[in-house]
Parts: sequence; C-alpha cells; structure tokens
Amino acid sequence: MLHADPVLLRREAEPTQSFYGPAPGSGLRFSLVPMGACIPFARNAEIYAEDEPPEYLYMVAKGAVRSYKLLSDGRRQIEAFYLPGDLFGIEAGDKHRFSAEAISGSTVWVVKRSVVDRVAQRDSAVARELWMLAAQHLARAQDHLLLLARHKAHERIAAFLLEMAKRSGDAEGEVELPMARQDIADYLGLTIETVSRTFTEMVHAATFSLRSTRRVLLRDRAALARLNA
Amino acid sequence: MLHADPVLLRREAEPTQSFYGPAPGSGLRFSLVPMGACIPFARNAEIYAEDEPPEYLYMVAKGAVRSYKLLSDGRRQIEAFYLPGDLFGIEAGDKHRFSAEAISGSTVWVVKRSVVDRVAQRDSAVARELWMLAAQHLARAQDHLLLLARHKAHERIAAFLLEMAKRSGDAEGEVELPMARQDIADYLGLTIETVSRTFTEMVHAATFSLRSTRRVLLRDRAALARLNA
DNA sequence: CGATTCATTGACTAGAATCAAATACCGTGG
DNA sequence: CCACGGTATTTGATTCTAGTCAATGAATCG
Repeated sequence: MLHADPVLLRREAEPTQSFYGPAPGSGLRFSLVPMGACIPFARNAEIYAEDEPPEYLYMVAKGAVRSYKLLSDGRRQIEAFYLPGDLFGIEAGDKHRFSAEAISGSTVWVVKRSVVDRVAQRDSAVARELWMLAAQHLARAQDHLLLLARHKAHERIAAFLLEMAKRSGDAEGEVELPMARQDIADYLGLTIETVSRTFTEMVHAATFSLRSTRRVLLRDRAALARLNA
Repeated sequence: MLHADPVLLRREAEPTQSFYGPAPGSGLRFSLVPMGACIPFARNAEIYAEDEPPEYLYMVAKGAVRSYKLLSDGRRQIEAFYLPGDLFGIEAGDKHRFSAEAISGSTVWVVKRSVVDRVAQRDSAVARELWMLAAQHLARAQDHLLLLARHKAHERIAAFLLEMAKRSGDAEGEVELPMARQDIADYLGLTIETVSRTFTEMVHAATFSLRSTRRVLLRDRAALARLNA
C-alpha cells in the first residue's frame, strides 16, 4: 500500500550510512524510500536493454551494475558502473540509451517511473532532485569523457582506481573491484591486455599491490593523484 | 520590466524556426523568452570561466561557443560546441565545470539563474524542462564519450561532420564549420595534424569536398554513415 | 601588401592494439 | 582434499594508428 503523497527521493546527509549501503562520494547519494520492490539479479543478468521503454527508476542495494552499449562491430563500451546507493535507469526520453546488467549477484530497488513522474509534478523539491540526479550523471560522463579523450593508459587506470576507492568508501586504501578486467578495459577504452600490463607495471612501480586479482591495495596515492591530474 | 509569472522556457514545436535561429536536430531546442539581456561577445572572448559561480543561463543567438577545460599539462579538451538556439551554462552545482568562449563574434541571450530557479520552483513544467535539458546534455556527452573511447580518427571525423550537418540544418549537404581545425582536434581527442590529414584523405576518397577551409560539402553520406556506425 | 595566424604535408616515434600462447583461478564432482 | 574443465588473466612478439617534431604553404586582417 502506497502513501498518499510519498517522499520518493531524499538527499542523504553526507556522513549518513543507510542500511542497504550507499556509495560515499559517488555523487549519486540519495535514499529511495522502499516503496518499490527489491529485486535480485544473478551475475550477468539483464536489468534492462537498450531501446526498451524506461519503465523504472533503479537503485543498487547490493552488488554492482554495468551500463553499456554494443557497437555494430562487436566493440563494447561501458558507460558507467553503479555501486550500492547509486540511482540509475531514469531517462528523459522514451527509450533506454544503454543496456544494464548485474556484474555480480545483486539486489536492486525498483520504483515505477510513472510514480516518479507523478510525484515530481506535485513536488518541486523532488523535481529538483531529478534534475540534480541528471546533472550528477552528466558530471560523471564529462569526467569520463576527459579521461578517454586525453589520458594515457596509466592515467586512466590511476583515475579508475581512485574513483573506485572513493566510491566504495575505501578503508585504508583497500579496494575490492567487483568487475573483471574486461569490464575495466571496456570502461576505460582500452584492451584487456593493456589493462593487465598496466596493472603489472604499476605493481612493479609499487603504486599499488594486488592482494588477489580483485583486491587492490593502494600504496602510493601521491603517484596516483599525480597521474590523475 | 518583467512579467509577474514569466514563461521562461518553452520547448519548440519541431518544424518551427525562431527569429534568432534555433539549432534543428540539436536536441537542445528551446525558446528563451527574451526577458534577459542579449549580449555580444567578440571572437575568443570568455563567457564564463571554470570554477566561477554559475549565475546565468545562456542561449546562443548568433555565432558559436565552445565549452572546454584545460588540463594541468596544457592539453585542452572541448566538451561541447553550442550553436544558435542551444542553451548552455546552467549547472546543478555551485561552480561552472567548464569554461566557455565565443568561437567567432557571437550574441548570447542571458537570464539570471535565480530567476530560473524561482520559476522552476513554482512551475513544474519548467522544472521538467530543466531536467530534460540536463538529460539532453547528458545524452550528448554519452555519444561524445563513445566516439572518443571506441572510434578511429576517420570515424570521429565522420561523426563530427554528420553532427554538424544535422545541427546546422544543412541545406544540400553544405556545412559551414564555425570553428578552426584546432578546435575540432580538441573536441575529437586528436591532434590538429591528424584532423588535417584525415580531412585530406577523405577528400581524396570523395567522401566530401572542401569549398573552402571552413565550408564542407558532403558527397557520400552513405560512407559517412558507415563510418559513424 | 606584409605580418601573423592557420592549415597542410613529411619523416619518424611512441603507445596501444592485435595475434598468440602460457598461466592462474574457481567451482564442481570424485 | 584433489583432479578437472572452463574461464579469466598475464605475458610475449609484432603491427598499426595517431602523436611528435619540423617545415612549407594558404588564408586572413590590419
């Protein structure tokens, strides 16, 4: 049963930590009042596909999601990764511009778009939050753009690791990467071989170390920051 | 003297042509009721700078504008070009994320952000337009992203020319480029030499011809579209 | 018309892609 | 616990695209 006038989106106070795990520093920090369903997706399961009508607004509760596009020749570009607390899938147009898949087993909160629209129409604060959400996605896309246009492989990897560290609320420089090397490559506009080689070189340079394939320990943040500039 | 409740933004009907020259197919087709000032900017004049507080919303009336960022090592990335009819400069945050300059002598409509905010608060249709605007900028940034991540020089040039043709409402495949080769290079993540060479090669391949340095005549749209895929 | 900026062309280099193979990791079943 | 098959990752050799450095040619503006 829905409230008569539900609060749909609420920007979180910076230091707050909600029970389903927000993404600190992600720039997409909202709480979604659990008025929608919370749905599990298996590893690699499709959440929505490109060109489908956008029926829902999503928020990652647990796991990780990739948003991507396939080019006609098979190349894949990952546009964004979504981590717990991140909102995604809301569109201004009438189709999804990207596909979305769960990277690992994930659970996702889902709210009907029609509900969002209705609330936004009545409540200018919610309308403003929608605008801010789009603006934050835009800011991320612009940063990503810059990375792809003007940065070398080492700089892309450095920026990626710093971003992941920030977004996953890294304790002591330990970052757990939820995605495979191929995903990182497709996000950074590189090949998997270049990602792998660059990792190896940076480990040799003691910039970071690999506690396992997916667990990174940042050792020289100054060096990473320098590459990130 | 302002209206008590001015209509600030009005989406244009598709085939309409407003007197100050909109950008057909640009995805940013709005009319700005002339309640702000119309200001002239000389070639290369700064409209706003990165990190400045965003005080205004702008619309190109005549000319062209580039939005860009300078990296610490002097590299420049142009994030977007704005043509007549395009809205730009509105930010969700408290600083401009890019700088903006007039490419050629231009005139720009300017409305105070505080006015926009006030109107959006009262009028949910205007709030929605602001959201749509951000979403359209996002869509452009995403397309641009894809181009930079996954496309070769020829493909980038092809996409750029098709985009410019579409946005400038090309009559018979004639496109007037308002920007210099260096701007194109900095937009496409290439060097000026690569842009120049690629132009030359595509002219030899009869994909297009140059009526002058800045005037392009598209000859083989199929070839361009193929590269654009 | 001359000065300056902009664009093109050429020779060479660097960085990442490609092609190919070896190694590590992981879940499953014996 | 270990062997096995499949997947993911790393490493190596080579190629190719675009960048860099350098010089020439064209366009534009007082």
